[in-house]
Amino acid sequence: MAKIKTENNGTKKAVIVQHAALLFKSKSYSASSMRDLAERVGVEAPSLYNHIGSKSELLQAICFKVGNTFIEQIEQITNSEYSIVHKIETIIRFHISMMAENFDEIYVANHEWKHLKEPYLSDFLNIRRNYEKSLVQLIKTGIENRELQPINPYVAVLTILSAVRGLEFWQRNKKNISKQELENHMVNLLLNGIVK
Amino acid sequence: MAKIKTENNGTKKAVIVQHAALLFKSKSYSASSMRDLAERVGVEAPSLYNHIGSKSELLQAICFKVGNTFIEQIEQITNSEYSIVHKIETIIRFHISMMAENFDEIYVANHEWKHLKEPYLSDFLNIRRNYEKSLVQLIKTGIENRELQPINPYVAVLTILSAVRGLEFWQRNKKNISKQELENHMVNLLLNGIVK
DNA sequence: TTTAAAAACTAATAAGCATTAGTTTTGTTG
DNA sequence: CAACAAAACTAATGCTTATTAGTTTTTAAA
Repeated sequence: MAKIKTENNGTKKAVIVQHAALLFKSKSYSASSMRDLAERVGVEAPSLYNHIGSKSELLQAICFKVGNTFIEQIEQITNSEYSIVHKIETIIRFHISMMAENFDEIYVANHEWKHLKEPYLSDFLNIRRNYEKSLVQLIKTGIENRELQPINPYVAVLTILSAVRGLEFWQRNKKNISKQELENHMVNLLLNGIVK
Repeated sequence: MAKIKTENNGTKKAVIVQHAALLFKSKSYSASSMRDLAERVGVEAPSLYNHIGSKSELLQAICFKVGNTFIEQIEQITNSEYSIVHKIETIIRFHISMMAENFDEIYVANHEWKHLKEPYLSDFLNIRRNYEKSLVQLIKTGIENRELQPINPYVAVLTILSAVRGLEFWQRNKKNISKQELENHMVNLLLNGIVK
């Protein structure tokens, strides 16, 4: 009876994936049921299978959409002509923007990738490893350039990525501080530290 | 038949909780079954209930053990006489130590607290909020002291806590860098930034 | 208005879940 | 060694799960 609403843009599968991201974020992948998802979409559970292959396919769609977006962006940045400091700044700002605009999907990719099945699990981890490697390389270049202090590049990448990932906690208190303020403060903090 | 091994110290419940932490970490709380846990412990599933009340009680035990440990420590630090910078440094080092020595439980507390039932969920979130507040207060004092730059205390706390939480990724590559090195680099990076 | 495809439905399957009840074995104490 | 408690066991309960099969309704094209 009830037809899946495909608002102007996008396929019905895309609508389901969007709902799945929100559901998986709030209840975790394993605790989310297809019945629950169906209810949010507005159909009976078996009807979903006219549009998707399986529950785990939904998780795949979410994780790889996020992964590919970040890979594309870092390639673009890497090939640009800006200074290393500016590149790092741009990357941090991109993470914050993504966190603000695609929170559900990023949250799920960050928290639920463990439930991917092979070979998707390995593929996803590879994407992430490559992203980290690109960042490490960027930092190394910055140190050779003397733009950056002689820090440990691995620790720097770990810290930067953790800091932006931690923005999921900012989401819960958006009122406290605006995106613009947050961006500026976090960039400044990571680049310059907190000590006088 | 098989008796739960209680190695010298601790109750049988403690043994179960320890196994539960490892299991919940690797498969997530919802995807972990009592059958699975029982197998790791070496008994049949119903036998577990001679020692524990329920599955969710295990999660509670893990989350509050972690929460209380951190609350105790920050109270101790706060009441000490060191400089703010030294206090922050000590807190960062404590997080890294805990991450190294109680990884399973911290990981579960960080990732699976969502599945706590009321009123435990609210209690846990309160503990966390209080911990954050203590840290914010510490940073504020440091700024007034002129020990710290006039940064946004909220963003600073978000960044520091995210950075140490991100050490879960270090766990996966322990060989890359020793705990001691990591501590020194991360403390330096958070305090002094990465730019020359 | 007929026809064909898309997408909804109901009903059913087989498996897995946490937990309880009742019973038997094990370990300990007198 | 007898008695009691602790802790294991087996069997069962009632529920939820993802997914499939088969059928009916809806939508779009001719």
